[in-house]
This record gives sequence, structure tokens and C-alpha cells, in this order.
Amino acid sequence: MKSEKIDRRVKYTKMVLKESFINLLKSKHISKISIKEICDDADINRATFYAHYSDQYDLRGKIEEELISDIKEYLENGSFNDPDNVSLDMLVKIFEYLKKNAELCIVLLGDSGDINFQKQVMMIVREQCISAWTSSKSINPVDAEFIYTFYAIGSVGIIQKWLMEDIEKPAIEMASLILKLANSGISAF
Amino acid sequence: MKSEKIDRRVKYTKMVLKESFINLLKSKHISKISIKEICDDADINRATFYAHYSDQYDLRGKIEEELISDIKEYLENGSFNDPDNVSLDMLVKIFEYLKKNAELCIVLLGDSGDINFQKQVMMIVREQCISAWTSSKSINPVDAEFIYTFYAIGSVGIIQKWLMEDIEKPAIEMASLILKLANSGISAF
DNA sequence: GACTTATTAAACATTGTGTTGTATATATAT
DNA sequence: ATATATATACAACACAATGTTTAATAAGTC
Repeated sequence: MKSEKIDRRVKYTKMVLKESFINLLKSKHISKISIKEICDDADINRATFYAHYSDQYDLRGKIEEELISDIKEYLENGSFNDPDNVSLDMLVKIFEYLKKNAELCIVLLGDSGDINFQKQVMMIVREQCISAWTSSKSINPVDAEFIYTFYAIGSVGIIQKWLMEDIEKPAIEMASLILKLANSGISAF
Repeated sequence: MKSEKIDRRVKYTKMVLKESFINLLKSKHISKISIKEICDDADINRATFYAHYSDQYDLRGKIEEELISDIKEYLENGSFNDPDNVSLDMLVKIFEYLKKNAELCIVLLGDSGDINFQKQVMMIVREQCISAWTSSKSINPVDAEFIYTFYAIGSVGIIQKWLMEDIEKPAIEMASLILKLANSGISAF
């Protein structure tokens, strides 16, 4: 999996920079966070920051990428009833993963969040849905794209609300609510 | 309607600042736009900018507020078949309004957009939906909030996609697609 | 025409930016 | 263990943007 051997120093530098950055994001908007501030907090030289990231938005992007590929890997290693469709157990897995990383997800989906990140989250299960719908349900591809966008962004919105307000609600309830809404909508086609 | 008489100079200043800012937003991310840049483009003194806005994010926020209250006013002045529910003609009105202001909406919902603005857009028809669902369909209020979030953010996502990729598709097709998906989902409860 | 107020220009201290050079510490490979 | 490579630390730099203040001027209002 980890093909490139990463220098432990680099690993440490990136780790503390991310930690400090995420902590700062909890208290203030990304636009108000300076590189100097991140570096002071992480006790890393500013020149070292620039050796790895171009600015705070780049750093945020890298953190997002990592999280997304982490989820994907996590899903690939799971065995699901129906790997070609989005099943209840797959959704539950996703919700559980997000809950486990709630601290980070809240920041990335909150006010200092990134619209592009929402899109990446929603793309995680895109392939499965589109192909399942167009083949078995005979929905035309253009409509399928719209419908998918609708349900996927809607799900991200529900996830935001869940993480920030109702985190105690069990993952399976969230997953089945979404599945119920989506399936009944799809069957109208 | 316009109770406070606004000095023409102030009106002009705000107008050109907004114009220049929106134009800049088309070509670069908000974080890369400086106050100086906006002012140079608008030919307005920097001190004057600070007399009205604290920074570019504040300016963006004010533009968003204006757009939202403009939509709301526009909807209040429309006569709809069923003013207590979200009807097809109301949705069509909204989509037509957004299309008329596509240039601005694309910027505000795009990469330089604001997650908070998405929420404001989705709140436009919140009251009508929640009250209609909880009264006539006997959905409990907590579920109603989740379901509303799901459909509202999903709709914003569809709007983004529509504005940026398929703006030629007629507003009524978009509105009826959303209504079809939402109504069939709701009736599962 | 008298008034009020917004904008301007200039100057200012402050802060952050992005880059550079050299020295040092740490990691990897033989 | 030693040699080599390289990431980091540190200090210094020129530059740009920030946010505020002043007095003068322009343009608005009544």
C-alpha cells in the first residue's frame, strides 16, 4: 500500500502542521488563518511550510484528499452484500467512518469548508448508483446524473446536519432514512 | 419599500465595488483577491472600501444577502395556486429567477462560493415545506427537518449543475423533476 | 446657497508573504 | 559504522497588503 517510503521528518512536519491547522479551523474561518500562525502553533519554520504547501487552502485540499482516499480504501476492503449497488450496509459503513472522524469532518463540511470537498464526498458512490440505475431501472443517463446529484448532495447535507446536531442518532437510522427516500424517489421513474 | 434614502455617492461606490469584485471572482478564487485589487479595478479609494466592508468575505456576504432578500421579495409578490405549500409554479419562479441571475449565482455557488450561502438558498422555502409535511402528512418534526435538509440541499446541488452545465434545459423541467423526486419520497412516509 | 457627508490622497506603522543562503540534523544505503 | 543525501532550521530579505488616520476636496442634500 505505502509504496513510497516517506522520511519520518517529513511525516512529522506534515502531521503537526495538519494538527495545528485543524485546531485553528475550529475557532476561526480559514481566511483569517495565516501561514505564520499555523507555523508558530506547530513550531515549524515558515520556509518548511512552503516546502510542502503553497498556502492554507492547499493544505486543506491535501487533508481532504487524504480523507477521501482513506474512505475509499476503507470501503474497498469491506465485503458487502451487493458490491455493484449501494446497499444499506455500505451506507452504514460510510456513516460510521464519518462519525469516527467527526472532528475533522465537521471542520471540512462547516463554514470554513470547501464546496469542492462536498463534491468529492458525493462522488464516492457515484459509479455504483449511475450504473445500477441506468441498467436495471431504465433511467436515461442525463436524468440519472441529475437525480444522482440531487440525492448525493442531499446526503452530504444530511451528513452535515447529523454530525453537527444529532450525532447521537445511530448510523443505521441515518442510512436507512436516506435509502428509503432515495429508493422511493427512484421507483417513480 | 426603500425607506432609507441612500446617498447617490454611496450607491455608486457599492455598485462599482460589487461589479469589480464579481468580475474578479470569475477568474480567481476569493482568497487570492486583495482589497487593493478590487479598489484599483473599481477606481475607489481603499479607505472608502473599509468604510463599507471589512474585507472581501464581508462584501461577498452582503451580495448574498441582497440576492436572497431579492428572491424572497420576488416570491412574495407572486400569486401562486397554493401559497402554503411548495407548488410547481413557485419552483418554476425560483428557477427562472436564478437563471436570470445566472452570472452571479454561478459565482456564489461555485468554487469561490460559500457554504453558508447554500444554506440560505435552501431556507427560502423551508417554512412552507416543514409545516405542510408535519400537518398533512403526519411526519414527526425531527424527521421532517432531516428530510427537508436532504431535499433542500439536493435541490441546491441540482441548481448548481443546471446553472453550470445544462442552463438550456427549461426551468419547468427542472422544477417538475425535483417535485417528482420529493413527492414520491415523502409519500413513503 | 448653506449645510452635511462621502470620498479622496497621502502617510503611517504593522504584519504577512514568499524566497534565499548557509548550517545543522536526521535519514537512508552500502 | 560510515558516507551520502536531503529535510529542516534559522536569519535575512525585499515586497506587498493591511487597516487606520489626517486634512482637503468634492458631491450630495435640504
